Amino acid sequence: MSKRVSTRTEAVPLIAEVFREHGYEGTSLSLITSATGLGKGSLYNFFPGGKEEMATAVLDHIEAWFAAHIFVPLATAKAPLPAIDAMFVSVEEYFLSGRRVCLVGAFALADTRDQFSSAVRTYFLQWLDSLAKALVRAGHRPAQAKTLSEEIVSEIQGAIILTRALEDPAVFRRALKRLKELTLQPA
Amino acid sequence: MSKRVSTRTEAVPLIAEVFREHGYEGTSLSLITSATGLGKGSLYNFFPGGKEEMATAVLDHIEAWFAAHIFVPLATAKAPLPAIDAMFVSVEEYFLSGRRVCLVGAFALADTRDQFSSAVRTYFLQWLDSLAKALVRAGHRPAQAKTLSEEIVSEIQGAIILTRALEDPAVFRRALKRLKELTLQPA
DNA sequence: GTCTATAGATCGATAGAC
DNA sequence: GTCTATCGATCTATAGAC
Repeated sequence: MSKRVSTRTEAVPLIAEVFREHGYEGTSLSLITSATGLGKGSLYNFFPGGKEEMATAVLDHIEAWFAAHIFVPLATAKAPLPAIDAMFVSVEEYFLSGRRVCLVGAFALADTRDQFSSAVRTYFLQWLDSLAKALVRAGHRPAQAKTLSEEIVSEIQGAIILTRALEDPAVFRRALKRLKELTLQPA
Repeated sequence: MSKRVSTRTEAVPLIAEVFREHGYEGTSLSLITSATGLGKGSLYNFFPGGKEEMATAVLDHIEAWFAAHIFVPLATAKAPLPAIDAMFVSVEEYFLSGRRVCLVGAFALADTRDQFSSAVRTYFLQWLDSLAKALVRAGHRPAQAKTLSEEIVSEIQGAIILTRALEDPAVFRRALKRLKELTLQPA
């Protein structure tokens, strides 16, 4: 288990995986120690705020990753369709075809939503907004782009749930294929 | 908080709400005591297996409700379209327009999935299967009905996440409206 | 059958040695 | 800066009074 990291930066992705697997309440410092090789001394040195600060750092890290790889390209790329395609590729890889939980979505379901509501809200608003912008540039009407982006983000989240429930990544891949086709049909 | 119930049957729906709000790991017996008015003596009298048996009882109760109100009507009603419409009405009411968590979906995301994988899997398989059957009777081709049922169940789950993340039940209602329209267009 | 008291374990967090 | 030891709180579960 111990990957024996020695910096805060290296620790964050490993801690993220623990939160993804066990949820916020189910994650204990001993699990984090097992995953990182860091004792409590080091953990509280890196994260003086304890478990809550670890979760905040993880959410920040996730949002930064999505911003760099998905949100910004969607919102700014000159060619919208390749950016949308790249989003689907990134999503499939990032979520391991639906086997890997979206931590932000999981936090939205749990009561931790109240604690981290701002980060959860921002993540999804950025995704919806950047995707809608790309869809508009791809020829969709603004109202339709808004609806379509909601449909896409929703179904990605739901497909993760269904994929894990049935333990069948094909569910996730079929969902992405359907959604991708929807983006190609401006009305 | 205390609703002062006095039987196992009355307690199960109240316990279900605690699990929905706090998740499996986040639910403590003291929270359940607060919600039901039952002390630990009564709780262990009704559920000798403790917290795990409470969760199992809740999952059984949920599955029975969905079977009676949604799965069986979908699979057996002579007129499929009214049954599908009734499903959307039931879903909107049951999940309080997306404000109320689907406990089975939440369990599919958490590591409790392993513990309750059979119940989680059965719930979603029944939903997918009964809905696909209704769609076939409504004129969809079998393969299309399977895909469409996956899309509908997935997006209902995802819409709950997005609704809670944005704290906007309109997201859920828009999703249901979109999905309902999809069922009316046999190709 | 339901209560209180409590066991035994684990939680998050802190203190102090080094 | 990282360790071990430990605190106080809380957890699930049990025991025994009534």
